[in-house]
Amino acid sequence: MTAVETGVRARTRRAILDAAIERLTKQPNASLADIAAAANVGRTTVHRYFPERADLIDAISADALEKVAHATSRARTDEGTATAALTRLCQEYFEFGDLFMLIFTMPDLLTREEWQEESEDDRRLLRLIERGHGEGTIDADMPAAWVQSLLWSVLYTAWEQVREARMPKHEALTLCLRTVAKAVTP
Amino acid sequence: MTAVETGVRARTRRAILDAAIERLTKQPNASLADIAAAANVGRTTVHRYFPERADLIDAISADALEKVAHATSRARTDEGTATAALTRLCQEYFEFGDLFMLIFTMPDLLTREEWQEESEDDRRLLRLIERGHGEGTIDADMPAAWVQSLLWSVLYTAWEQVREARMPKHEALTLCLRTVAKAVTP
DNA sequence: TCTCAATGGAACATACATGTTCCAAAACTG
DNA sequence: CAGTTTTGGAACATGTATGTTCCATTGAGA
Repeated sequence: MTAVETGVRARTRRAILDAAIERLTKQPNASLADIAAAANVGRTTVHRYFPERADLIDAISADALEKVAHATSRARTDEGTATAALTRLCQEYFEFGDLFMLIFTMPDLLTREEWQEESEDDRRLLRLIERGHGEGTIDADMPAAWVQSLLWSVLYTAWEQVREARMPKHEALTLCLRTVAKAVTP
Repeated sequence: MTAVETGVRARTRRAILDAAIERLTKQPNASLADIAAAANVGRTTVHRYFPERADLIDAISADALEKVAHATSRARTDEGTATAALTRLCQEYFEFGDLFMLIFTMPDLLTREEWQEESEDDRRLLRLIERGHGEGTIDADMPAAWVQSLLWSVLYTAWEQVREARMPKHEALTLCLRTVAKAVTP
């Protein structure tokens, strides 16, 4: 009875989680059997780690939130000019890729409480944008909430281009940064 | 035996279709029973018009494609400057609202053949953007496919703001137009 | 008003995802 | 190597969406 699983169990857990993310990204309605197969694991084992489907979704959700939090930290949103910080944030978030598409395409994930309510990361981003409003580096006619929403949309666009149009990642990132920068510049 | 249904049948068909759009927008996994209830119609009747679920989805898809086609026509994409035409297109597409969110959030719709392949509307938009590249009114560093994708993303953002953040439609449209314009301007 | 198309509801069959239990085989650990 | 943990698979129960059939009722139109 350990607080955090180690060794084999931790690895299996991780494998199921990754397979679920990968599989659900391509097929939002994938069954647990599909996911088990993708993880090279028996369906029974999946149930052993995640008693019901909701538990698995919970885990994915938590995993995603955690990654977002780390990325936000790394972006050092309070340093430098607002636009520079915004660029850093874009770059960090861009690294997510698959996980990202999943968050947006999975039914009943964005509508969950933990995604609906304003997170610390949201607040940091909003603060950053408002800082830009003050500095005069971000178009004051664009409400913070709009810029926030836009940022995620453009990121989504970038990843879509990578996935569907086979655009090289670096090109997608460049376009993403350029687009956001132009849109928010006063 | 008429080629096109008229009177009662046409109205019932339309009612089911509209209810399906409305219901599925809020709950992508809504059952046929839900939809029937929303349309004030028996579940049997739904099956009479759309033998199986896939047929209903087909109809929604066709309906959406038709609306997009009409809107694209109204925007007169070949007249005026490219940016002006792009603005008109934005305005026309913006009118869709619900249908719109549905297209993006419904599993197995965007992955369908008729949505994957390049439509006449897509070609018109791409032509418009390239025309802008030539005119020098649209940033040549932004590939047409990117601008196209971006347009839809920003529209989505706008509608999301209306739905989730209760932003007035006119404000959302204004921000949408402004954002697209700034992003594509050289 | 009369007729026939259109509808609603009940009953039924079916398919499929989910969740549970049990046991033998495999893999890890000391 | 022995003992424990972890796993895979089969079998089963359950719930729910789907699709079908049948029949009585409603309602529109001639």
